[in-house]
Amino acid sequence: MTPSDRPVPTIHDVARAAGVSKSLVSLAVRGDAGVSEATRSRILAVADELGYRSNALARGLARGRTQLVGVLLSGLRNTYHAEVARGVEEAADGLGLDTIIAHGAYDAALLERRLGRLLELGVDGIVVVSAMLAPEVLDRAAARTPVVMVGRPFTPPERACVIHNHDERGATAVVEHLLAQGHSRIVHLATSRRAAARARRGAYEEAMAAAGLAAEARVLEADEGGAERIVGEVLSRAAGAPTAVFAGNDRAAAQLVDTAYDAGVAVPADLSVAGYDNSEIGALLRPRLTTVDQPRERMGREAVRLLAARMEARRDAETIVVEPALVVRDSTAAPRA
Amino acid sequence: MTPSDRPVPTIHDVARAAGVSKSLVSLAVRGDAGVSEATRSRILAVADELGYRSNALARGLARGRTQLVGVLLSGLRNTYHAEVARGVEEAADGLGLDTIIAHGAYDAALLERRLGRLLELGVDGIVVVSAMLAPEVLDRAAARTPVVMVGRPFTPPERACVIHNHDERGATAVVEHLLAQGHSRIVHLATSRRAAARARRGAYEEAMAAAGLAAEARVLEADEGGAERIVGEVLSRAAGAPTAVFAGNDRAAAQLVDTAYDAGVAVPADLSVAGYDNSEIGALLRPRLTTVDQPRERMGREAVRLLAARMEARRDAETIVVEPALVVRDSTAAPRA
DNA sequence: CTGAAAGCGCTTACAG
DNA sequence: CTGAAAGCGCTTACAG
Repeated sequence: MTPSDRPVPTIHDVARAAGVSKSLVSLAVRGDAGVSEATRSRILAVADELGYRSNALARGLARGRTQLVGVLLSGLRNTYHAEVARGVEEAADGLGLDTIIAHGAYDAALLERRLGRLLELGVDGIVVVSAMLAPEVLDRAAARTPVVMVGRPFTPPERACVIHNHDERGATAVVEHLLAQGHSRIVHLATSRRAAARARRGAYEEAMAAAGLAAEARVLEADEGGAERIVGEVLSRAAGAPTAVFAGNDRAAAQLVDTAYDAGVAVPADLSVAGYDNSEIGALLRPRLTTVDQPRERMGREAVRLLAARMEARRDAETIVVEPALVVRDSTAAPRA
Repeated sequence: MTPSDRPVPTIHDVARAAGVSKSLVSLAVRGDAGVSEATRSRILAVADELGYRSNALARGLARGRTQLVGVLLSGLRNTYHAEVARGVEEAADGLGLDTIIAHGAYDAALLERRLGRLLELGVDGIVVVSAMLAPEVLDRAAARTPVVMVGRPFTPPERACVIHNHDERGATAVVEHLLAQGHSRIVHLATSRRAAARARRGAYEEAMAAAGLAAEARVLEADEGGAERIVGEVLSRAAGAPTAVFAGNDRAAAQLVDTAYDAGVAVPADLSVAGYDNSEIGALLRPRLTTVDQPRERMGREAVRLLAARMEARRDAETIVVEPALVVRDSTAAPRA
């Protein structure tokens, strides 16, 4: 027993009230062509009056399709995920698909459970905005419904599609920007062991080597006190102290800026700092953060495009790599003479 | 035709493979008591081997309940909403309920449409974390399934429950904190016409009046250049220039801090700034923002408690008001002598 | 243009 | 402890 006033009206109630058959109501509410204009509007009027709403469960069960796409996010805290989700929703909307969102609160096991729930709900496709799920897990899901992952996997799944930005090019752009400003002692603040982080780090090392600065290519781990060490070196005014830092993401960059602030190290006067991801905090930070923008909404839209193609026909998994863009702001400047 | 390898197995396939009836499979997978241990484990083994997963659509349709609670957020950008959602999810999990999330991208019309979708999906209850929906809209939804709104409504709905923090007490705490620090020229930076903003503003005016500072109670609108005016006055060093600002939320406070930074006004030395909401940016900002914390996860959990009570039995709508807590950080200090 | 019938995958009394 | 049957609310050929 639901605690509602009156039982929820069904297609049956509408049919009886309108004096027609159930099938006709079904056709009318879905706007099928084979219903005369007069009958349709009469039926719709009755449906409206009764407060009839199509039951998505029954509809989905009968049709074998739900018109639902699931969006699975690592977690809800990151606005990066939110913007990809927006892209998905807009594109889905354009195709008459509805979107439901789930997330794993940054816990892989929970994430996998949520994925299972989306499958049980019979979504017509899933966009996984996360790099936390193993390729096997994605592939297993992809055996039941089209799946596209937005993010950079270590080993690409075989059946799920993948969309990610070109981390190497983004990282290279940052390093070249710093080099052009006259920096040579540029440190990389590494953020994780994930594939995207690794790609950025690798590109940093290559770009440094290409500039003949191989000996200077230094990598510190953000989670091992990297920020404190950098600030300490700057304060010590030692010969080899860094003048610039390329952090693997904006969060690490922000932490570094904070550490510098608390220690009295001026950014960018004493130390230039660049991040990656163009997240919201980068624009709120003072100085505003130089960073790399990933076309998030576009990635979401592309994901739906791939999904739609696979919903119609069986196709091979695809990988799409989109171009990032350097965003130069106030946290990077020429080093002191 | 879905593009999957093999058709998704149903209860029927499991029954045939295990040599039992469909009903027995149904009972076994749900862990019903009336199935012998031997049969159950045999059935489960077969189900597992076939990769059987219960179809949530069929289950929901047959049972009349989906075990699903919907969480409807104004939008995804705000981590405030995300944390309330976490509270909802944890509490729901404890009751064996699954959670699906939807949002309106800060657009009231879209939000209402999403609400309709959740209803169509047959969710067993809805937590609306938004103040963007009219009470009639909430009540209409509440006629079909339990609804609780987390946020402060202008006029309370009649059938939907409400949970919000005590804005008056939070705002009063901020003003009293500033007064205690020695400020008397405290300006309020108003953020919107919403009920919560109004309550905070009203409490500010009362607290100022109570301190005999009625003549000083000044309110500027954030969206009408309020921040610029305040900073301008501070710069002018005019007699009545404010020494402290209570902003209606952290976002407005952050903008004010930025405006001050860009104009060379030091916070808190030249101007103390306090916000409301204890959002993530408040802790990232330098100086760290003095603000008011709402117990977000708790609000989410309370919402589920109310929902659960209403799922079991028809009950009157309730309003729960939770206590906020002042968080003193670095953006407020005694005014210059 | 309209109606009767079967079926989507599950659950739930009801017999045995 | 187990099976046959009806039903949840819709859609979809199939006849007329």
